[in-house]
This record gives sequence, C-alpha cells and structure tokens, in this order.
Amino acid sequence: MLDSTFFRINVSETAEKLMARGYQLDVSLVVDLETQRKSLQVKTETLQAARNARSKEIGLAAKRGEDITSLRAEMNTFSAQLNAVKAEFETVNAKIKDIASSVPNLPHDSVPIGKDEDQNVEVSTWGSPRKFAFDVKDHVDLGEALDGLDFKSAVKISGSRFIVMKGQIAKMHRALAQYMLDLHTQTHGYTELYVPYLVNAESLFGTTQLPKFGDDLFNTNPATQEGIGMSLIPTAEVPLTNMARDIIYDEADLPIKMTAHTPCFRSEAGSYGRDTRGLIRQHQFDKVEMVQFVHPEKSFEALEELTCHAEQVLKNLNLPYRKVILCTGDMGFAATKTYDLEVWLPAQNAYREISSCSNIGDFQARRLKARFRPTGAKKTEFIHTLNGSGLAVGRTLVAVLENYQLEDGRIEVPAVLVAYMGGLTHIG
RNA sequence: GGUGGGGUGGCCGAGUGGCCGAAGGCGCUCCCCUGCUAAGGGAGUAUACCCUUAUCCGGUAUCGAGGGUUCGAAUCCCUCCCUCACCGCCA
Repeated sequence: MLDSTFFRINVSETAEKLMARGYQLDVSLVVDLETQRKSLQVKTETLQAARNARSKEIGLAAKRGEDITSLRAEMNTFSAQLNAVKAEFETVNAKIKDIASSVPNLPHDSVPIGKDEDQNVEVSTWGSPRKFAFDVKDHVDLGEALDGLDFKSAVKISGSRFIVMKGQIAKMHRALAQYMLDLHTQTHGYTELYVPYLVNAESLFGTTQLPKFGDDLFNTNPATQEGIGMSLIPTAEVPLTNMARDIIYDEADLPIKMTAHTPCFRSEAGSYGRDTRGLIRQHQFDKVEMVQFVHPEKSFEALEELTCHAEQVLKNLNLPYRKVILCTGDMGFAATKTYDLEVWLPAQNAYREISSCSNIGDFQARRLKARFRPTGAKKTEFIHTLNGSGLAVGRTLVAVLENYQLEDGRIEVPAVLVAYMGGLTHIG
C-alpha cells in the first residue's frame, strides 16, 4: 500500500511511475475521492465533537435534576444527521481503501523500464556451463532411472504437479535445505524460524497476496461467517514478514534477519501447459526463505546483501547462474526492485529462475503497521521489508541432478553436500 | 469435545452507564537532593488520523474484533476471535 500523500500531493508523478509498470491509475477518480474524504472527515469529526459536548451537558443537567426530555429529542435528530455523514464518510473511505490496496508499489529509479521479462537486464553471470561429452538427460529421466523421482505415484495420490521422492534423491533434497539453512544461520547472520504453514487472511493482506492474488492460493474451507478460512502459505515470506505486524521496534533492534525452510503451496492458476514436465513448477515445493526488516535508509544496501546470500548458495554448489534485474513490467506487485537469480539447466540449455530477491520498501510495512522508533524520536516510522529465496529447494535439486550428471546416469554429490549425505559421493 | 474463568496503556492491575484515554503500582526518561552507593522528592511516559506553514494548542477514534441498545458505552446486549484452568482425547 502506498502512502496516501502519493495520491494527494504527487498524483500525476505517481500515475506516471505506475504507468511504467503497466498500471493505469484513474487520477481524477483518486483526486475526487480524496477531496471528498477530507471534507467528510472534517465534517464527521466536528459533528462528533459537538455530540460529545452535548451529551456531557445532558449528563450534568440530569445530575442537577433538570428535565432532559427535550434535550434528548433534540439529540436524536442530531444523531441522525451525524450517522448520515458518517455513513457517507465510510463509503468513501472504503472506496479509497479498495483502490489503495490494488495499486502496486512504485519502482525504484534504478529499475529499468520495460514491458515484460524480455526487457529484464542481465547484471552478471557466474561460472560457465559445463561441457558434456555425452547427450545430457533432463532431471526427469535421471530421477526416474535412479528410482528417486516418482511422478506416477504422485499423480495417483494427489494429481499433476506433485512429486514423490525416494531414497538418495529424497535425502539430497533434504540435504540441500539443511545446507542452505546452515549457511544462512551460521555465516550470513540469520535466525532460523519454524513457522505455521496455514495463515489467516490478515497475514495474507499484510504481505499483499490479498485482496488481488487470492486465486493463486490453496484455501481451507471457509471457517467463518465472512467466508475466509485459512490458506496454505505460497511462500514463507508470509509468516516471516508478518512477524512484524503491529510491532514497534527500537531502532537498535534493526536489522532483523530471519530464515525458514517451509513447503510452499501454489495453485498455479493461469499457468496451464507451462512447465508441465518435471519438478520446475509444482503445487507443493520446498523453499528456504530469507526475510529482513531494516532501517528505511538501508534497504537498497540490504537488497544487495541479501541477493549475495542467495548467490552464495549457488556458488558453493558450483552451479552456474546469472543475475538479472527485473524491469518495471516484470516486477511483482509489492516490489520496488527485484533481482532474479537464474541457474543453468543443461537439459533445457537455458537459465531458469531459482531465486527472487526483492526490496519491498515500506509497502508491506504500511499494511502491517510494522514500525520502528528512531532513537530519541517521538514519531514512529515504517520499517522496510525485504525477502528472497535462498533458494527454491526443488529447483536446486533439478539443477544439481542435471549439472552433476555422469555419462552412466549416476549423479555426483556436490562437495559441500557430501557431509550432509553421510559421506556419500555419488548417487546411483 | 465438555465445564468454568478471563482479554484494559511497555508490563501488572483498578474500573458495572456521563466527572475515564482511563486510578494505583512496576518499568523507562528527565530534573532535584545526596561525598560514592543505596534510599528519597518532583515532572513526564500509548497509537493513528484530522486541523496547523510548522510547533504548541485543539479535535476525532481506539479498553480483543465486529454489530446493537442509549442523548451518552471500557462498563449493558448479541456474534466471533483469542486465552487460562480442570476434565476427556491425543502426535
């Protein structure tokens, strides 16, 4: 959610920036509603002040034993008037909130203008794709041959876009997550959290999955009269970032760095037919997520740092990757700036997204009421939130299988994982 | 799942219709006093929004959430959420 002053004072500038993202803001509507809101609020509060004063008088009169029936009657008509104005005020407010919560964040000035992913800009590449002296297999063929990936059983049990992993491949999947957590907690300074996988609607609103992106979620049955049950988390960003909801931190508490390994559940509505083969796009996948709460002046610095933490995993696994900065048209709803890390997949002969690291600025914090008090200051300020995958575990497994495959179909275990695999150096 | 008790400021805790944004205590901040320490005295100490060039002042809202009754609700009524205790069940 953007600050309301963006809609009052800098409307045209705001609209222009949103245009770069492909969002058209109805400027005159916004200005009109804001003007109405302002005058209705003043009106309402003035009437409320009058009502409070009169009520007090009635109380005193009654105490003196005076007759108050006429005063009461007078107040009844007054209240009717107040309620009418109040209702109008609330209607306008609701409209503004609707608009405000569907407007995406403003891109940072350093973000390239562009329409879609084709206009993303490569920042750097690391490592060079290995040359294979044989025909490479993709992770599906490799995993099935090793009896480690069982798509058939998953379809039977749940449906498409699910996986059953077995044996050493299941173990490697676990090893990858463990390794990532250890790296982030032991050398990158994150605190490990274990969090709920089912979250309520307030949390989803706070991290901006709601109200716009509810279709991407798996929901439990409506549990309340409002019809909103709990939802399976699409990413650990939701529980982690909501840790800050309704909190006022001391300035000295910042930065706060958290990581968690969780499954993620996505309905993948609207991606029918894309990545239908293999583990790339699943309804359920594991991810190690990093989240930071930082001082507003430090958030872009923190984005660089957080992205490096994700890169470090790829480097330590010796997986070639490239880093791209997303253009305005390809960024997520809440982000001010996003780096994607794309890992090399030999079988696809392409780089594929394996991590996405974003600075959200104060966009989530405003919804979350996540604030800090600058040392010595009276007023609170919104913190900035950041999140990034470090990394998507399933896709990392894919990358390891494909990049570490041997001609005979066995998989070499990356050096840093050997200890996590009980000393095993090869699978198969 | 059953029965009963609760949700009030950073924390504890008083408050059953107006004088309550809220006593008192703790904590914290500042000041005074005191060789040091300890003790003592005084003042201050929620959040958001509105008004305001800004500050001060002032206004509005918030006592778990939402709705209702009333001229007026922390206080009465309804619904929901959370929590504690005991019982049952149980990874």
